[in-house]
This record gives sequence, structure tokens and C-alpha cells, in this order.
Amino acid sequence: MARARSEERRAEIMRATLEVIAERGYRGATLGAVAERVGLTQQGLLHYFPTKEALLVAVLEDRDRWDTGGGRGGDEEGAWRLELLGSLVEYNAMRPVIVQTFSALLGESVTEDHPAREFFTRRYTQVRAGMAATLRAEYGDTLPGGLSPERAAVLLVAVMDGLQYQWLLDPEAVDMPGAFGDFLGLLKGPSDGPEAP
Amino acid sequence: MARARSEERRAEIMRATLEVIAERGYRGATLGAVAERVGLTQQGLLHYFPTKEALLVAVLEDRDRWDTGGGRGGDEEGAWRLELLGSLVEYNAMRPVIVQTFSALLGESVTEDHPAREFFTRRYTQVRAGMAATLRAEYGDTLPGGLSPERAAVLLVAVMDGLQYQWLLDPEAVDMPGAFGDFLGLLKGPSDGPEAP
DNA sequence: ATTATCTATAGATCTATAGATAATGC
DNA sequence: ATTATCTATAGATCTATAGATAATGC
Repeated sequence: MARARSEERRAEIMRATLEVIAERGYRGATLGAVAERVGLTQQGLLHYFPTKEALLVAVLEDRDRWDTGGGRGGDEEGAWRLELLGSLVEYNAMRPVIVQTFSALLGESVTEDHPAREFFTRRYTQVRAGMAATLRAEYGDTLPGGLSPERAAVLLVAVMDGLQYQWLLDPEAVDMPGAFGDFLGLLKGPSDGPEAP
Repeated sequence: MARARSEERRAEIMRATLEVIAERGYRGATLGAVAERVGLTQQGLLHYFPTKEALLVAVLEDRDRWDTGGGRGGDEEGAWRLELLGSLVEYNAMRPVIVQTFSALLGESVTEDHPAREFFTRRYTQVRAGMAATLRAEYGDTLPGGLSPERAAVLLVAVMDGLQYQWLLDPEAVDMPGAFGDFLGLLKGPSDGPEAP
């Protein structure tokens, strides 16, 4: 039971960490702010995670397990069927905090010695590969729009990330799911839309 | 002459600031690090810019004047002809520091009370509008790919930003200009490429 | 006079370590 | 015993202010 309670506490702390990072980034986040949010002192928090960096790593690993589909069917890495990608983006549009957390982290991660840098580098390699596999499974070696799955995958990921920044900065002005749908349309090529006969 | 030398000094400081922000982000950047790079003490630096935030603002404004094309012909806001966009991306691929500076800042800017937030929000509004105008001038109200200039503009900007992150994290793995070219190809539609007759 | 820099320093924070104290589980 | 938290604190930084000192321009 102590073990169970402890795990709950850790989860609570990680949740609070996500929020604080969304608000201030990792460098701007303080252990004190996270601790306060879960009703602990900063030193009390360090009982669960020995250092600030350990806390970040825990959060990232958790996220990894999370979206790499922790078991629920998926042949390869990024087991996102194409149609589902659209819903993922819609879902994200309803969770600004989490999107903001990861957008802030991604931004910071390109700076030197950032503890999330390796995580993101590895992750993007995986995500691109998974995406390419999905696209290949669905369309073969050439998408209707003319690109190879690999070349389309980089763009797919770029569009998702890029849209998030524009949307976070100005949610009123940017229809993130709509824009993403537009992009999927481009990938799928001229096809049998209403206009082209 | 004092005035001139002073301006030089300020420019030097701003250049150093770009570098330090590229390495540590704005929150992680310290006045001391910038000062050291120009051979001043931290207090000496504050003679030129009264606060850390003032320094950031100066850097951003400078950049603004810079890419909003400080005078050299351009009808509307973002006066980038489409063909030139590709070269811009190629050019950026040769200036990792500046790309990293702005990618780090963009990431941080989505966090609360960030001094660059308003700058980026305003800027993206402008850039989207400028891009849309360019596209409309070139293609009319519907691009070959089927999108309106406005809808294509959001994607264009998203792809540029998103590619930068992937490229910064793993330059070997991501051919930024190539991918951007692919995207332009999608926008331009099936058209008269080598394959489609 | 004004400008450019420096030394000294106040005042805030932050992370992390040490060591108590209380509560829980065998 | 082990786990959960707390108080006390060392040790680093950081920004920004105050006030000297030297150099430059009228």
C-alpha cells in the first residue's frame, strides 16, 4: 500500500510538472512551483525524484510509453493509421496544456546540453520511420501526391509541429485540425474530390 | 564619433546575444555570458541595454526590420516571391545559429509571460497574410493543389518551422531544403512534372 | 558634460544536501 | 525498518542598482 500510494504521488508530481513546464518551460520551471502544486515542500518533492533532471526524464519516458501505444495493437513503431492522424490532431486541439508542454520542450531541446535533446532526436527518428511505414502500407512506394513515404513523413511531422506553434500563439486565427486536413488532402493528391472529375 | 562607436557596440552586443540565446534560450541566457563574449562586465553591458528584456526586444526588433525587407522592394508585408522561398530555406540551412536562435525563442514564446510572445504572435499574423498575398498574386484564388492562398499560407509557415526543428535536432537525417521543395511541389499540384505527362 | 566601464553589493532565487521527526508496515 | 515530509542551510547564480573613475567632445 505504501508502494501504491507512492506511485500515485509520483504520478501526481509528474502531472504537475507537465503543467509547470507548459507555463515556464523546463529551464524556467522550479521544483518549488511543482512542489507547491502538489502540496509538498521542494525538499519533500526531492524525495520522489532526486534531481530536477530526473523528474524531466521521468516525464519524458512516461510520455514515450504513452504515445508509442503502450500495447494497444500497432505493428511497427508509430502505429498511427493515416485516418487516425486527423483525429489525433483534433484531440490535441482540445488539450492545449499538453501541446504547450511539448512544444516548449521541443523548442528548448535544440539548445545546448538540454536534457531533452536526445529524447527528441531519437523520438523524431522513430516517428518519421513509423509514419513512413504507415504511409507505405497504405499507398505503396509512391503516394498519390507523388512523394515517397519517407519524404512525405518528414513533411507530415513538420506540419504537425509547425501548426501547433501557430495555434498556441493564436488559437482564434489558426484552425489546426482544418489545416492538417488540408495537408492530408495534398498528400493524397488530386484524387476523387468534388471538383476534379 | 562616440555615437557611432556606441552603435557599433550595441550591434556587437546584439550579435553576441543571438549566439547565447541559440545556446541556452532566452531564459537560460545570462547577461554575464553575453557580456563576456563582447569583453565587458555584466554591469558594463547594462550601460547599453538597461535590462535583459530590453536587450531581447532590441534583438527582435532588429530582426523584424531585417526580414520584413527593410525597404528593398516588396509590395505587401512578406514580400517573398514563391521561387525565392526555396532559396530562403537553403540559405537558412547554412546558418544554423540564427535558425537555432529563433527556433529556441519560438518554443519559449508559447510559455506564459514570455517577452517574445507578442512579437511572434504579431509576426505570424503578418507572415501568413504576406504569404497568402504572394500566393494569390501568383495563382489567383485557388492553387493548383486545390487550396486557397490563406489555407496554403498556414501550411507553408508550419512546414518551414517544423522542418527547422527536425533539422536542428538531426541535420544528417533531414534534408531541409529538399523537404521544403517537396512541399512546394505538393502545393503546385500534379502539374507538368517529369512523370505526369 | 557626457559616455564608457568598472567594483561593490543588495536582494532574489534555485538546486541539492543533512539531519530531524512522524507515520506505516512487518 | 522504511517511507514520507519537514526545517535548516550551504553554495551557486542572476539581475539590477549605486557610485567610482577614466576617457572623450564641446
